[in-house]
Amino acid sequence: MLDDRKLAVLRAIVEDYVSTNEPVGSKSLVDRHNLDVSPATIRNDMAVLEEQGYITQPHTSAGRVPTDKGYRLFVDRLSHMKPLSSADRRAIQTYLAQAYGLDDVVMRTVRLLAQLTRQVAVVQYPSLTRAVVRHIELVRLAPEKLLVVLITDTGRVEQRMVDLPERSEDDDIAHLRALLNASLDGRRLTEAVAIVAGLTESVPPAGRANAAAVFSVIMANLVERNEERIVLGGTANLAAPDFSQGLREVLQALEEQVVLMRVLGNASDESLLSVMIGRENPVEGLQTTSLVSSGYGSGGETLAKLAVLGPTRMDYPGTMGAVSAVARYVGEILMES
Amino acid sequence: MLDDRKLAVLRAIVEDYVSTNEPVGSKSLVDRHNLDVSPATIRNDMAVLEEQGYITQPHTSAGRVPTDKGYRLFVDRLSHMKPLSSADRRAIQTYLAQAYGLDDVVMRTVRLLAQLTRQVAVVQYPSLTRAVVRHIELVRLAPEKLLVVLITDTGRVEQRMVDLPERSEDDDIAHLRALLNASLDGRRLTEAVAIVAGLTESVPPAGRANAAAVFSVIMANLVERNEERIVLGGTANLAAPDFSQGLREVLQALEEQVVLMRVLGNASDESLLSVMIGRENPVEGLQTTSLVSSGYGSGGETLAKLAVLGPTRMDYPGTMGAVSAVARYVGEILMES
DNA sequence: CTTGGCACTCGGGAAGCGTGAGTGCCAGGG
DNA sequence: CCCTGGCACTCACGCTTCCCGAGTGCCAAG
Repeated sequence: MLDDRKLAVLRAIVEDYVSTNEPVGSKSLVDRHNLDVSPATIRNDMAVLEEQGYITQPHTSAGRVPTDKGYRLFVDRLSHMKPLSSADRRAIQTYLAQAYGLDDVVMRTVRLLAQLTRQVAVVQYPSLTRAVVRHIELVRLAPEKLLVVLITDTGRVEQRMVDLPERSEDDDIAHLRALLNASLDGRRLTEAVAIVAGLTESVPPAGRANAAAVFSVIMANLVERNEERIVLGGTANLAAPDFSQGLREVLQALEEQVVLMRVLGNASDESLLSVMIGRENPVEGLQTTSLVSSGYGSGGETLAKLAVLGPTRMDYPGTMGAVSAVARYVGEILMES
Repeated sequence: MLDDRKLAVLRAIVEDYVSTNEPVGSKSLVDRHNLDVSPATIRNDMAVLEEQGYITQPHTSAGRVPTDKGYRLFVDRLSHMKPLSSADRRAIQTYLAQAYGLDDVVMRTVRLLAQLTRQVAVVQYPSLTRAVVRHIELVRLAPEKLLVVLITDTGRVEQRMVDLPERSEDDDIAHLRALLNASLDGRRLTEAVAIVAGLTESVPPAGRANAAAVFSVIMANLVERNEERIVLGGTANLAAPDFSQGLREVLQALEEQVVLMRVLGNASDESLLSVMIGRENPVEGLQTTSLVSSGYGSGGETLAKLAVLGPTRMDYPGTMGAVSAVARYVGEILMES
């Protein structure tokens, strides 16, 4: 249905439009790429491409512009991820290697992505659901006030204050601590919820009220905290005149962490690099943008996702290369630490 | 030098310009405000005001626009903070009261400020410097890996992983924990630094290497962490056509937390409400904006600052009212918890 | 000091014009 | 059947021109 040349034409149109930001016409196409046919031929091809919905003209007698569908085809079949220069790679590695602590890793990752792509970077904190409990610490701050600290193997630390229903002694707390650690150490958070739920019975009736309070906090922390945090960077790149259009909507969508989470969730299954183009995005405010996302994680597991958001008219091969490289290196760093 | 009527004229100009976003002329001034003099008189006054640098005309034969100096006078002498409606107050209180934990308080505060003022909200996390150490917990994750958790009376929890130079036993760590808590509990963080520095000697030589590692991490956390975190909200309000001008610069400046910190630091001394107008701002990218800031804190102490950033052409009385009210309520919430 | 009158200025919108890039279609040639 | 050159057609965009009206400064009189 679309012969090789028509595909080549589409590819050329996307490339030119991305680099010039102006509708591209038949003549300039033949000039810039060495398709050895005449402009007229190209025009015929373009007519077909337009009929099929891959390109469109902003107004009669202007050049053509790719549609979302056009970009989609381009991404799927006409382009390959462009690997980063080795200089870039080294820079990424050393910059990430200097990170100290999970927060720092995430922050550096965001900066890297934003800088490499000159677009908006989105990084999700590693998810807890696959993480494993490494330690639980209870700190008695006052007879009726307790601090619960939960540490996972991903280096994440969650803490929460608990008001106890009854006065407590150091010994009670020590017992509770021992019980919790014995039961939970090395377990996945998902399993841990079930375990904690069944734990109340192993507590002597005397301390049961306090224990229940602690348990419920722990469970809340484990489950509810699945709504993870997201970090943004490079927002300033939105101001590039590229898409002043809909800027407000985009900024608004970006501020809604919940919305962003959902989008990322929809985006790619697991660790594959995935691209969401324009109207493919379920969030209205983001339908003028494209999102290149990838999972990342340590070992074989995908802990969370990161992404780059830019105008539909974006350098897909380059962005994909950057996202994929950064995802890989972050994974490595996480594994080491 | 400036009689009452001239001041009234300046006030009127500011008010009109803020609400219409168009240069204001002599005629419309007399119409909208009931100054019972003729336009010609106003023109004379305006000429004087312009000569003194309080207003300016974008081009000949356009109305006048306030200068930074004009806004400054307006804020200092011509306007009063406009208190919030009691409905707004109640809304703030209930919304903040639902907050759970420091993070949540800060997040809600940011949202409130952004929504109330329809501008960009900036909230600094409560500073540690005045806080008091409540507890230090050491968690032994592995023979050579330790987690240090520092808890302050403001409910803040700082944690950090430490790689120990030597293998450790549970007992060693317990001793260290006891020592630290005995020395630091109830001390201000600022004092604590000095104390920890002198603590190495009280450790038996055997464990000294490990202790030193822990101490240095604690000190680093206390001192260095003075560079606090900042949370932003309402960035989408920047897209309001008001000041598309310099948007990029503003976004850029906002992303640089360090820069923002410095600005907030310069801004107000202590808990007073303070306003920084246009070029008064040391950061170049923010010289088209004004910043209304206030300290907030629990008890008598100022723990940190919060602010609202908007175009120079902003509703100062309203913004000041909102900032001041939110600051007060956040303080109260912090005190309770 | 205020006021009405008056001439002047000039930004900005409306209208008109020309240009050129780009198109679709067609008829002829490999 | 597909490619090609030719040709007439279409518009967005940039340019000028023009006009209008809001707003000004100045001045002389009250």
